[in-house]
Amino acid sequence: MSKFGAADLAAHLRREIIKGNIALHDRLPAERALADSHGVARGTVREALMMLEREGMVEIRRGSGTFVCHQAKAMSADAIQNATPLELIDARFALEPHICRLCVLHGRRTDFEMLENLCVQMEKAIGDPITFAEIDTEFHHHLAKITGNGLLLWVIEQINSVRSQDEWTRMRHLTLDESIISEYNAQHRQILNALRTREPERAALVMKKHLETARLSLTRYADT
Amino acid sequence: MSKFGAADLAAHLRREIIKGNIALHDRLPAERALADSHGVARGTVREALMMLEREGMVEIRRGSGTFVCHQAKAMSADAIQNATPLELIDARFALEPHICRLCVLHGRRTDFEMLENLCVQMEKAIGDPITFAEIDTEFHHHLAKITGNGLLLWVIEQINSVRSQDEWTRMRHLTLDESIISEYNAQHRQILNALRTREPERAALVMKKHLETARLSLTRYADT
DNA sequence: TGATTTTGGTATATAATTGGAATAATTTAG
DNA sequence: CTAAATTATTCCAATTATATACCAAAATCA
Repeated sequence: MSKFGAADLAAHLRREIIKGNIALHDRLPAERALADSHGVARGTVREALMMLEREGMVEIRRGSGTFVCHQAKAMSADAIQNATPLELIDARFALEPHICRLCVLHGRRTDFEMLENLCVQMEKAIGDPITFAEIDTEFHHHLAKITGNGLLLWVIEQINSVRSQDEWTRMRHLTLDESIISEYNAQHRQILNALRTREPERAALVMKKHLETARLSLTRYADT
Repeated sequence: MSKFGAADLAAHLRREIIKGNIALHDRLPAERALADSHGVARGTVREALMMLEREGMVEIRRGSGTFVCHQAKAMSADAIQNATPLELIDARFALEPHICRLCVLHGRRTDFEMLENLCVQMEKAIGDPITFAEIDTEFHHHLAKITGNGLLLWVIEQINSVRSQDEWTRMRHLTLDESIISEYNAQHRQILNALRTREPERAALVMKKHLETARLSLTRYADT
């Protein structure tokens, strides 16, 4: 290992603890072991550990060892379930435009035919906001599927499972009059066309506009 | 198994229980059996079990055995644990540029000072790829924190917890020579500057370049 | 039922491990 | 060069681990 001072070793251990590699109640290696494994003298290790103790990260017990007393905050399932509609739409703003770019790279003809099919169904569902919203969700979900990226698909599915999602879609039903549905349908078409003509940046741009439209109709409703 | 203390054995059992390998209402092996299988004295096993009992993880019944009283919550599917390094970097491409935009909106002076501090540490860590990679992870994590969007932060943390992340960072250590670290450091500076001057699109663009650099050094390594 | 086995509960003396502290030599930074 | 930090060494005190033996509650089985 490279050169370490006490402060650097303390920083290293602090990160390991915060990251969760060394969890609550875990015992750190003995001072002599740490000294050896980090190629450093025991006195340096002691100084680093005493720094961490002053910060409340660890508890040093004579004759026993050094123990972690820091709860690495594990964002619980509740934390994500309580996401606000605004957090949701920001997450979509991050993910979906890039998903469109990846769709251009990985999309096959059958994928686009599937999207085409969904577009047709949505166009038939003017005047039926509930059905429209269902197919709309499926459309966006399918985009994630097309990327072939299991991680992205998982993230999208997690976001779709958030509780306030229900509230959001309920609000959307109220905002979904025929003119807005028509606008959405037009945008879906534009997205699909951009995918078919293999224009990643245009697809991403149209998706951004699409999300912006959704955000506007949401905030407009929230203000009334 | 290697050398165990009571706290270490407790940590081991605690993880097995939380992970679900030992389910609710299961009976643990007898103290003498645990002692034998872990190459440890029975007194040590008893102390470990009593720790877990104080935490409410198990219930010790004299004459019967030790039983799990902890409901392991079914966590994320292994869909994310099997993500490939390429999927990981695509997910980052989706998330991090937009996170930069949001940082411009929500970042406060103290946030930028924290990032500044991390930049300084990274610049000091040239020649020490392991430390550099640690701080780099913290830098990107802090960006997500600045957005104030708990959902996005949760997504980033999930991505950072992916198994192959380890493999990826291990590969990165091999690709991180001083010139590449210098390039990363310069890009981090550019990102921070764009945040401070409140230029969302420039910040997003620099982040894209940063990720592109990372992807190149990764694929270049994978090809050799 | 009643005897046997298995299980946790307790005690104890000994050995091993761990952090605490002091010191002097050495290296590093200013 | 000086001053601070790091190293290397040594001994001490607190704690833990081990090994063993025996006790008590529960489960098992003839």
